[in-house]
Amino acid sequence: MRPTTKSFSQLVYDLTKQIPKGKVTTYGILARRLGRPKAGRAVGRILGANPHPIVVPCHRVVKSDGTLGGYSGRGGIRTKFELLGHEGVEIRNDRVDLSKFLFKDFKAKP
DNA sequence: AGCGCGGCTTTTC
DNA sequence: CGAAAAGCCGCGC
Repeated sequence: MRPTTKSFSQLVYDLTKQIPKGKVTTYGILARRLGRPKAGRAVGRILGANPHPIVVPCHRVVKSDGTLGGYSGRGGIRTKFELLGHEGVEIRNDRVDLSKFLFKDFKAKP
């Protein structure tokens, strides 16, 4: 889809692109950042459909509890692990330390 | 700790 | 164009 206005998905990708290497964020945070605290699932749906796999590092987005969640990219969830680990994010038992790698300093307005 | 329900956007028929 | 299904969640019970 390609609405003329900046749609939800557009903002989701925008925020995701802001995540620096070695940091991660959660679907819930993204949703709240966009004004939809309950749209976590929608965010997942959007990232899953990710039409910009190169521009948008959707692998840097994990669940609110620290688990990676899922990944529809090539290689599946495994790739997500590799990518994060390769970027410096320490993963303990399928989990990310949100207390140290959580990034939420998104720019207020683009 | 595990299960179920709710809330949201995008996509497809 | 309108309606229905789906999806990498979140949170409560």
